[in-house]
Amino acid sequence: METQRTDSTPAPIGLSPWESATIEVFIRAASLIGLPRSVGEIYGCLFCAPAPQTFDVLVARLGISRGSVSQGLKLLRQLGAVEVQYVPGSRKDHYHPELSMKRLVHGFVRDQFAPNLQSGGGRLDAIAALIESEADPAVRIHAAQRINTLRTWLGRMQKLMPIVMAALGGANFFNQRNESQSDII
Amino acid sequence: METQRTDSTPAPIGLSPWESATIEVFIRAASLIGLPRSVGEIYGCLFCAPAPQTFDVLVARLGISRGSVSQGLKLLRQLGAVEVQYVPGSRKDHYHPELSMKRLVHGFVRDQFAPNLQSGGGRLDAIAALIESEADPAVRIHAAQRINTLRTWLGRMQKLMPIVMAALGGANFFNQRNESQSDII
DNA sequence: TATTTTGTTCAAAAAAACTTGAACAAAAGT
DNA sequence: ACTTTTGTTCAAGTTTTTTTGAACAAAATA
Repeated sequence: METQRTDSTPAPIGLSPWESATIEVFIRAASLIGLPRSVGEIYGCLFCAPAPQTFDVLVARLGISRGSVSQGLKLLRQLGAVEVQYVPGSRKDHYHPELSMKRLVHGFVRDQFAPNLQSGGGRLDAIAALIESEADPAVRIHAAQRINTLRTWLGRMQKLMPIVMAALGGANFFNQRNESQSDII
Repeated sequence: METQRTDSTPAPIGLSPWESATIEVFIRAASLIGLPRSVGEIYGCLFCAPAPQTFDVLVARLGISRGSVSQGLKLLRQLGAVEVQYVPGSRKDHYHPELSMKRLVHGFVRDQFAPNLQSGGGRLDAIAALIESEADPAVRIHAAQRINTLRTWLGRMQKLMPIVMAALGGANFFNQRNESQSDII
């Protein structure tokens, strides 16, 4: 006999106008921060949905390939922008969107931004070393000034991150994923 | 008789190691914020130079096309990241880099970021209108909640900009280009 | 164990972004 | 007025990024 597996709601296949418009907003936002269109579509679709959605539903409703959905969800999971939710009676994964802006920003900065700042210090040190090998002392002095400017800029960026997070609810940056699990949206 | 036009310094044609390394840093930074490689190269080259450089020098030293340099400088001028400097005895334009981080960030946010936030409010209103046309009241309520969340997020982003600028020296956002001309780097 | 369901991977195709260079303008020199 | 210098524009070429879909794995079911 067939086990009953009425997988969630009847799943409306088409996107309603407000959903399309909202997804467009997320597509724009994604491209603004350098993420592919499909990632914006996927998050947007989950954001609009009243309940966790499955892989299949995303493929069907957005009309994009399985490959794109798989990769998009992978990235969104890494960023902490979506989470898998266990749903009794179904063995498909169900995805629901992170709705806390603070956590969304935190994940993005942690994965896509902070690493560059981290490595920046090392690179500046390397440049400083190269400057030592300069023949002309006048050039050496000028170059050293420039690198100091870059050091200042880097330091400010690093100080900025915590300020941004604080403005969004308060968090600890550059420290591993251990934020207090508040429910602030 | 020929007018004397010894155009600035002897202009070293190759890039020294520290210059190459520094330009690489700017290439990375550019791509991080969604700007083309050539823009990073151009700004980086100007940043390293001890004096304003001409169009030709940039083409020659970076080994990129005139088209790229022209377009890159155009964008950098719009962003306020480079300025043209008149140099007596030469009718070429001489470019020098903006060295104030505050002004660099301000220009970038003004041109590449703020416009999106500005238009965001209108788009959310449009979505809210679409939601009115929803048949199911339960869907309408849920959709309205989501749009409210987006409104909250948008409002926070708008409040964030002034905070970021303040952390970099203090400035007035969303108001036209009228910052006080301090020399803070 | 064989089969179905569910999801991932990755090479190739498609799309988007960037760069090039030749033709074009604008302004200065002769 | 003609020529040279200086810089811009834009269609075509190149490179990079994104998407696709078929082959592959993993786990549950029969």
